Amino acid sequence: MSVENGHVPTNKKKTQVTASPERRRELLDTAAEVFAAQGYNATTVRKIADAAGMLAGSLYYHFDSKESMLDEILSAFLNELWEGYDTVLAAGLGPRETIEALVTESFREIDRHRAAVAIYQKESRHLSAQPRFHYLSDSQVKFEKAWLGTLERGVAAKVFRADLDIRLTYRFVRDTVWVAASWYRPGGQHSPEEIARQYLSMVLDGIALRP
Amino acid sequence: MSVENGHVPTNKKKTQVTASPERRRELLDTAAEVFAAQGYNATTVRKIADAAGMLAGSLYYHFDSKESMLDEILSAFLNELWEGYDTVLAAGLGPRETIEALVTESFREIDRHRAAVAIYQKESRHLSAQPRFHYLSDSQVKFEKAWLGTLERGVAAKVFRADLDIRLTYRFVRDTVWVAASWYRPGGQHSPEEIARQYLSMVLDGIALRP
Amino acid sequence: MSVENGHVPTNKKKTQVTASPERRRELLDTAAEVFAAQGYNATTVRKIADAAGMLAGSLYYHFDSKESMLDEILSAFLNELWEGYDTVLAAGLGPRETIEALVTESFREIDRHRAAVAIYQKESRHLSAQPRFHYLSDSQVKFEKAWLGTLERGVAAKVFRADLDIRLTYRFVRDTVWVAASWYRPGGQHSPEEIARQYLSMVLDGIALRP
Amino acid sequence: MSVENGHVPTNKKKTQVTASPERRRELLDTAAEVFAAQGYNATTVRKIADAAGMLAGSLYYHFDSKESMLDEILSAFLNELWEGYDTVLAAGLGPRETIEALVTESFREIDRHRAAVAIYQKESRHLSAQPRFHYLSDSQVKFEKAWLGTLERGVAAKVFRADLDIRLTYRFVRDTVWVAASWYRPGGQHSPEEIARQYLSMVLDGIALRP
DNA sequence: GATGAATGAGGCTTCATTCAT
DNA sequence: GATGAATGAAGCCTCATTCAT
Repeated sequence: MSVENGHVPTNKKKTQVTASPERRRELLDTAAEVFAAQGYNATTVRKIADAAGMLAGSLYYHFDSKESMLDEILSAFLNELWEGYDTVLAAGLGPRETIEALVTESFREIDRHRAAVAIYQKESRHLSAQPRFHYLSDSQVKFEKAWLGTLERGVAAKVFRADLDIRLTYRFVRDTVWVAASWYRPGGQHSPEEIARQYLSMVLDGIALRP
Repeated sequence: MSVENGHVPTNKKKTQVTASPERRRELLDTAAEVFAAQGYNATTVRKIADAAGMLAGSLYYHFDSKESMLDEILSAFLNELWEGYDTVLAAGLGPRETIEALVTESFREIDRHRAAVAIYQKESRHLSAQPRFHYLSDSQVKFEKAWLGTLERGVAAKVFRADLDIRLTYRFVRDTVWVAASWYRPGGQHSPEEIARQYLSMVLDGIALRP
Repeated sequence: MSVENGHVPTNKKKTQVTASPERRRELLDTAAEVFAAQGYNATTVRKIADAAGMLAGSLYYHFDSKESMLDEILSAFLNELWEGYDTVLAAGLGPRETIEALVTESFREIDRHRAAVAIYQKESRHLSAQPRFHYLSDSQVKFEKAWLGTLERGVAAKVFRADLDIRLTYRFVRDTVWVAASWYRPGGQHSPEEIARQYLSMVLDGIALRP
Repeated sequence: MSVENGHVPTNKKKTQVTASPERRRELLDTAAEVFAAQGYNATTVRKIADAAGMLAGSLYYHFDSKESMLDEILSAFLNELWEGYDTVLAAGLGPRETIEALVTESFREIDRHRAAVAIYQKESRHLSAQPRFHYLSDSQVKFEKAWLGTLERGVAAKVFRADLDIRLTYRFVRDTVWVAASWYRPGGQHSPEEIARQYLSMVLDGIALRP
């Protein structure tokens, strides 16, 4: 299954992408953690370097700029996310099963890329204004198409309620899932699958007890 | 009903709190809009001044600092919010009616203080680390107590489902409501009350069609 | 006795010098006090206004600028000082009596213009670089001429010791007197004349007990 | 002889105290020169940087702030001063010899730290109000104790005159010495020891010729 | 691969000053 | 005479980035 819009961050200048990719990954993970905790703008390159046990200037051996670290973090996350989503969407499931699979896949992503997701939540809106981050908007559009489409199929198939504003429902489901990144801690009580199950139960059947 | 923990931002130095509170309000509204759109850290004082039609330095006739603007914006919002919440909580309603009233009140708050709510969502976590913004944590705690308590009452009264993790449910309901601030535009299609109604319908009864 | 180089600060612009001179004096005294306490540069116009019970802008009804306040304060002091000094120097006293009279006159000045003297001590050096304050250098030169001349006369007349570097002696006597402004508080234990007497006794006869 | 209250300026944040202390010293010397010439407040960070041949921001690689430069300059001076003073005071000399040794030591200090002494003279009073510079007051107190004590010992031992106000005498001697920093230029006509000798001669025996 | 030192742009803030009311 | 509000220049400081070693 090929990822249609797999985004590869542009590496305009000289930087040794050659040098050990594991080190890059480590550094990016560190950076993501700090970005998520303090916000991208509030994070200084020095803080990242501190967390990585090196000096600020040394990061520039590995990366072009602070922005390109952010870029790589977000791209990597979105690429993985779409790999999962595309698989689900191509599987030809019914609307309810599709929603269930997407939600489960989402919580798995949150589990794997918590920091990236948190960053995405906080920064994506004002980043998408910059050309370099247009792919965020693209992803957003594709995302909306997938979810809205599935919901509409579901309404048509009388699987989902017809009396609700469909865009409101979309936002409801979407937000409901992704905000979880703001409090989720990997290795906690519940597995991503278990959380997904409970979320789905709430979203689909509500929290009120049926008579 | 008096607000127990009404927070008044400290005004350490000189600035005229006396003179024309309308101007202050205007400026704070402008600032809030910019903070919400671009993020607090990414917002330069110059941008606020531009939006207000004055020079950056002129803001300091009205406010101590950029931070104190943020402080006032958040305090004002939280004070109003708690005025509403406290009224609801003191009304002696049943758990389901309490949840309904709180959600409705929340959407009204979002309608009135959209920018402040958006800022709160984005910045509250890392702000609460600073002593000046400890009241954010305090509010958070009080908030959790109110919602969790109501949910527990509801479970005990067999109004809400007992088979769900209660904290998960709390987060679900809480986030579901507040993220709305990120896309809500006052004066749009639906009134806050209408949005509240639909949200409640989804949260309480789910989006799946009942057989 | 006319003061040869009586300095009148230039009042370049519009300011109402007309309006009650007592108010001006009051304000200048207030300003001098603050300048002396905090240093000219560290003194903001606002601090002066606070001390005077008005708003910063209001001072500009009375004065051209912060600098012109300083100018008036220093000129007024120097004019009075030279009125006294010139009288002494014109009296045709012997060298020792001249020194005694100058020292006494100096302590009287310190008593009357403590703040101005303190300002003069601290700021005079770097102020004299500016054209506007050249009269400070002029005064300095005239001052040195008067004292050095008297000392030389005294050495020639075998009233003062001949074995000392005369410039060192000049600085010794001069500083000895004027630094007093840094700790002198009017209305204290000793009258200016009493302090002058003791200083003179030390300067002339030393602090060691004679055999 | 260990210095009891050796003051080490607090270095709250990050700045490399580790790396090349020579560079720091160079820069501090430059800064001290500018502070002394123009006054601390009138000295902009840019002026210091200009004098050091770098850009203003670059100073912050070496120092936390303009204030911390001042702090280090004054601490370094006071520490050295007290090293010398403590040695003298511990030597068990008679009162006259102690005064002579202290004065000589002081002129040596002025010779070595002219700029620091000049800064100290001008700024110490209003600096000591700030907590960070409390050690200036502490030093002042210790200083007064040393000098006043010695003078009192001398009066008791009939080495110094008994007919003078002792505090006045203290201020006389103290100021007499330290103001010298305002005109002293290292490498001039007289060595510090020679100046000390002449000053002592004046202070002890007066400038009047004995019959 | 990393360090130490510096650059330069830009951010927040202060403050003398102006001016309409 | 004084106030309230604003201006504009300048000051201190931070930070992403560069580069010689």
